[in-house]
Amino acid sequence: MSDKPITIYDIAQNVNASPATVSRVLSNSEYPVSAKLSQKIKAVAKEMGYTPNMLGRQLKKNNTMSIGVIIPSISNPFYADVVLGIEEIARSNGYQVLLCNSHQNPDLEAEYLQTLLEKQVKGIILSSISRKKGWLAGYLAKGLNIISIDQKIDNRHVYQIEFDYRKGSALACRHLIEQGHKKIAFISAALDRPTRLNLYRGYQDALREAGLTPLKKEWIQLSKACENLNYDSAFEFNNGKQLTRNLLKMKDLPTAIITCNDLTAAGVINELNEQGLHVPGEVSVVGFDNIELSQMLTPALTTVDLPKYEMGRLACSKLMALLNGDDTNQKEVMLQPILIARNSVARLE
Amino acid sequence: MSDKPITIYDIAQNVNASPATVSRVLSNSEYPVSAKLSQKIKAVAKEMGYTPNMLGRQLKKNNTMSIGVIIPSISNPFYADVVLGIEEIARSNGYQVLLCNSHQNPDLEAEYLQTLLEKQVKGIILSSISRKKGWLAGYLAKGLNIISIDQKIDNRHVYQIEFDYRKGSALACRHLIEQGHKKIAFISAALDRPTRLNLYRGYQDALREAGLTPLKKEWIQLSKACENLNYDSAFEFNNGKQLTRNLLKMKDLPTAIITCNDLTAAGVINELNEQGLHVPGEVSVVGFDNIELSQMLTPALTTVDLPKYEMGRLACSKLMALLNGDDTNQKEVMLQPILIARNSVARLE
DNA sequence: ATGAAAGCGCTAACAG
DNA sequence: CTGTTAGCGCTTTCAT
Repeated sequence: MSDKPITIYDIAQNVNASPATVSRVLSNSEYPVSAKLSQKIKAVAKEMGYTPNMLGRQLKKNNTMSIGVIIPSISNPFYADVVLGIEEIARSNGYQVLLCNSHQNPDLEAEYLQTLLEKQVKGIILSSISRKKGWLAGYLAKGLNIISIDQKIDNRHVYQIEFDYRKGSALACRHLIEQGHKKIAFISAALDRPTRLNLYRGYQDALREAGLTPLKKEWIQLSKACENLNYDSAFEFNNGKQLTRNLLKMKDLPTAIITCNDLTAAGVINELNEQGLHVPGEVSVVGFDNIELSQMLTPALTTVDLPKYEMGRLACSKLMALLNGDDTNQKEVMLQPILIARNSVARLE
Repeated sequence: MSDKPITIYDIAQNVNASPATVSRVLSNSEYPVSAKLSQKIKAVAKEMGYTPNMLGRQLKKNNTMSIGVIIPSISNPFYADVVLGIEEIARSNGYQVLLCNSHQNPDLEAEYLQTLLEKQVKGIILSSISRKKGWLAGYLAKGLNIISIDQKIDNRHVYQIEFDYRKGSALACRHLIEQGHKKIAFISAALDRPTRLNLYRGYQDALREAGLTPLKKEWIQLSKACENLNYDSAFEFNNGKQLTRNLLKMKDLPTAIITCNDLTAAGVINELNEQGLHVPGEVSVVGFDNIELSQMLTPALTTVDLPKYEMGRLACSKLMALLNGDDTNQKEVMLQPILIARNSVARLE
């Protein structure tokens, strides 16, 4: 703030060397520089409190060593996990991560993408909530390196890391069936995304397998599509509560409930308790995602684990591979869920 | 990737104008440019798929319009809230936020600070976990704009936004006393930070006020100082469980427990339940922080709310003020906690 | 209203 | 081993 920032020219002058030499020393170049000079330059740089200006370097080298990540919400522990995985890999490759929250807003998402590109990131990892088709086409044509996670993007040039939601919810539903349940409700946010639709499909798959279909229509409770822009955990939670309230108006109640995520399951359990219904004694509940919350609930939540951290690691590894030019041609990887049986499901006789 | 990126020179050539004019149009400069030319330049820019290179602009203008934020962990919902507040203010002022997780690691913290400065951020918002005194002195001397949040930094030149932890835990403890409790335990992570120490002091304050001090030593359960570097919510949760287990070995049990945060309280309640103790029937529990989890627990957690979002907003507003030169001389602001009474505390007769 | 040219801080040929 | 120099993409005097 006070005075002009120090540059390599200042240092060069101070040690009677050329800026080139100073640059070579301070940027850890391979280029040979005599030991004494090197020492001296380093010493003086430290003494003068030199801080390199990366803008200069990056502009010159045309390489920012950074990648962008756009996710709907960092408040969602699900994404927090994914981001941790991304950062680990990025860091170990010397890359920096620029993180953006789209807040479930497609316009913000697009704006952030643009901003990141202007900042010259080398690639993007994106969990897109945009429903607009083909909005990425222009960028892709220009050679943008992009990895899509969780939410599928319908463009066959995009690398995708997905979870097998369909298999996951089938797993959950089958577990319930094995425990003797036949009346299984489905509580979820609106099926306005492929991931959620697949959740529904998996549920139906398991039901069909067991000859339990069709089920009462009222046992499928979905919230309205309008996604809250001030999205937070409480939103999902309250959703679970509200839909449970609706469900409990039926005369014929289910013995078990499948939910679209753990946060919703938490709401379901909470409402059930408030209405005097014991979990799992009277109603069993299974969650989805296996976020840390699920172990903290009472009863501990039976849920489906998604390898979130692994997704982050994979996405970033893939991106690193792309940037290094070792492009394998596998465009899609599908991560498998596993069932985590805890205490929110009762065995029915 | 494919071809060379497009610059204003390419556009200039294409429309038969000078780069200067193109720059003026595309950077929304005040400078007058004829309407037709302006139109044409914009059209061609879009057509050619031009993406401005901010490195060039920022280097020239010596202004990145970005600030850095360093927090211990984005997985902690507490900080997620703070960050949301920061981002809101930053965005509305046209600033970008560069977010870094120090993972409770002082070395990483220092490294990120350096990286951010090399990226030419205009200021830093920091929740420091470093115990080293004076490590910021050098930066401050060079005029670094820095706001410290939550954790206090012992340098009177640093702007600080804090919570009144001491008053907060006194609030919690007094609430318990008002409900008739006299045997009140304290379960917390190690008191190795001023914030946690203040928590303890507030607890003692309230006890003393009520003539309840000194209390049995065994009712104060603290975990070891070694902070897990793979810090996550489960760590706090398990801490709560472990310390509760220790506490329950006593013959004379407390009727209420105060905790250092909601995550720990969740662990306490969970362990209590597992040991067959009803909350709040047999033991009352109060949390701290009021993260969203606290409403989701059964029973809903009585806790102390900290205005986290507000802290983020304030910190960023302060930084913006500094950057604009409207430096008020108020260096410290202390945010006040409030008690949120829910269902985890019973009235004792 | 438009353009020529210098230069932000740094690196990388190229020359010595 | 060291230095000179051009220029990354952009903005901004200063001319015209």
